[in-house]
Amino acid sequence: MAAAAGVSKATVSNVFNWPERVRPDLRKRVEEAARRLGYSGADPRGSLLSGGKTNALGIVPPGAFGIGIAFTHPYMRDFLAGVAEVCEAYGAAMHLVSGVGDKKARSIRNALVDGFIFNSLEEVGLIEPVRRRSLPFVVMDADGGPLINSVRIDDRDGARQAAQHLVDLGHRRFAILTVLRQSGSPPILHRPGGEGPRLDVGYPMDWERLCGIAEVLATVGLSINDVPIVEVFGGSADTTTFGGALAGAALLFDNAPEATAVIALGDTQDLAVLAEARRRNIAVPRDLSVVGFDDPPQLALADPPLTTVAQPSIEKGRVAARIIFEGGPARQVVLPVTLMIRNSTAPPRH
Amino acid sequence: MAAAAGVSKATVSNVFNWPERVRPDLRKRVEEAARRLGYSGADPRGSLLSGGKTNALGIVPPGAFGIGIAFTHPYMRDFLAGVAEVCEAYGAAMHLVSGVGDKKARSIRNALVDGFIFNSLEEVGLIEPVRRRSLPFVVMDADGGPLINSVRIDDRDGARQAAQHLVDLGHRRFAILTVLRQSGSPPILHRPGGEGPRLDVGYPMDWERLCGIAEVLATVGLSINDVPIVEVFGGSADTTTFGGALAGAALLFDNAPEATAVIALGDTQDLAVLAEARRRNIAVPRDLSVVGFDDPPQLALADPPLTTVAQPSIEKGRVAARIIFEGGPARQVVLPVTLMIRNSTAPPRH
DNA sequence: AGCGAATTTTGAACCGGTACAAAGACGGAT
DNA sequence: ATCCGTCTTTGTACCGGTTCAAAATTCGCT
Repeated sequence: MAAAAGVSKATVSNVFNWPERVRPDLRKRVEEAARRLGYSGADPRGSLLSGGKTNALGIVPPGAFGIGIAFTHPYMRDFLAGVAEVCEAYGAAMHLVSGVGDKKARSIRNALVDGFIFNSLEEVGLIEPVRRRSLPFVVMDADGGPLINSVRIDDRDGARQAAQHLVDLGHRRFAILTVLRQSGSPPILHRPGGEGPRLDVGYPMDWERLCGIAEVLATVGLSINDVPIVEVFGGSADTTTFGGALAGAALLFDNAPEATAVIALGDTQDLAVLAEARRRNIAVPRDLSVVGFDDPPQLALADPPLTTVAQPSIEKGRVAARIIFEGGPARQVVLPVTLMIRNSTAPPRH
Repeated sequence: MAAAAGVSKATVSNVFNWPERVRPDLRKRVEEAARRLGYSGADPRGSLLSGGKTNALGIVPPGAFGIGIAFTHPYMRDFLAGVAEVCEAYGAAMHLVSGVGDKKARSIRNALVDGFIFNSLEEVGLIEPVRRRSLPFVVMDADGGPLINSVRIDDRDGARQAAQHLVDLGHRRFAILTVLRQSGSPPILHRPGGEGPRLDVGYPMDWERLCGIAEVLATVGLSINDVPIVEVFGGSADTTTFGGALAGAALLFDNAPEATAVIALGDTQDLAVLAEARRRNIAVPRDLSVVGFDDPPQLALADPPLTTVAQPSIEKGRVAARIIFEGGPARQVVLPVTLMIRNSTAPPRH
């Protein structure tokens, strides 16, 4: 290109980047040559190497999931819609990293992006290469300490609100369906008073939620150790993995027949409870109150509409993306949650 | 890095790319130096410049839309889930291009990808730079001729099936709600027999659909020129743009009170017809049959469940992505559609 | 030990730009 | 006409790899 126009490549670069530095006639000549050759600006690979930005934000799907979850899971869709909004504003593309396990690590190492959003603080190995490329990154739903950007919700407060709502309605016999963050595993039942893992189960996020419940129960003289808990892998309500959640709900019903209220700590889990209750002719909320966590659109459309702890999924996406684009010192953002009281909760029958 | 290990950079490159070419002891030495320096493989920017792949597939949202539509519009979600599946298999990332208008063009020019999927054959200007970078690309829902990869559905056949279904049920008085592919414009009414644009309205895709209907109508002695048609911008049923679709439906009802069957050529348009019918106490399907186009999940859940022409959205995504990854000569793929007969159609009342 | 063949390692070119200092051109003042 | 300051243009050094032919080393044999 430079040769074709009979000028140096520095001049070509100037014509496209600082046109005002080039005398009009020369500029015109270069522009004409460009048109003739069908050259319409720098090859991004070259500019990139000499210090340019990629104008892309890398997104790493949560845990063991591949890229497909971005379009299938309701929470991810909302979250990514928030990210998209901010990317749009900054003129940046969204780069969704594919692969699971080793392949995911490789994809992250080779991703041509200006920063990353990790959807969970998984293998630290994934983050190391990113840090070494000195790319900024944010971790979602985890606290990586003061040196790491993170965005999460007030899980403990959300659980507290949910439990308080049920306690206020008069409930005293609870059951909990929580999240097993491991695809393919069968549900795990924790019997009241049993040994085995209790509060130290699962991810920090679930632990916070259980703590919140425990706090409220304590105020009315109950111990969470007397509450039956089932852990079950959630997946998406659209897919076949819903069967797993249903099995978890069934296990819970079998082992906690006396419960008047179920708290489901995941958005698939709550729908499973509702479905399983219907199958067993348990009327919600007359015979059983159900509170969910997360608030994808379908919960409001469920039958009955679910009382649930809504998290600001879209806002989480916006905040995370802004952290990357705005730069600056590491931030830890905790966003508030809201209890959406709908029709799946009522006072217990006497 | 090369210097730190006391070897040439060519050797470092070999250690990471063809380890078997390097004698074990030297290899070990390099690997140790790498570990010490925290070097875990080539910087992707460098490899890219010297002929490497980006391992990313660029996706350009349709027409005037930004990147957000990828997560909000039901059709796009399905489509992209299909793309994601194939990307995952090839270990490639999905690179969603942001921006509208000029910004979109710039984003495309600078996108670090190995190929593109265009979601509509819009401004040819967008495609030119891509072709000049000699990147492969596919155009969705359009026929760009034998030299351009394209994937679309058999729109004409779909419309034919829908119309035939209604004709078989005994309908003879139709109304059509079609797609105005221009955000923000008010609905346009085409009165029966009126002058002004008829079949030459809208996008080629809509034209095909109208042709399909016309063909079937002709077999029972009707002309599509006697059918009232409203064009209206669709948007997504989730968003405020739904109001526009509703206005279009209202316009149609006002001007085609005698119709016993409405064919809606878009997935937002059909829901709007249903909503507007309910508002006017028109019972579907008793007083009015409605057939839709496209088949996002919510149509099956609509009240009543909509009879609709389902297109294989996910498969479209898979096919498009495969075309890019597999390479080879340009292909034009036309996928079949299926009429899903549900409960929004019935014989006309006498 | 000496020699040719096979294997390893490396120098140099190239990928396509950007940035900056130095060189060149130009205009005005003396 | 000469000199100087200003504005343009360009040479050159990176950016971080890959590749390939040539140089260097090793090895097996005689």
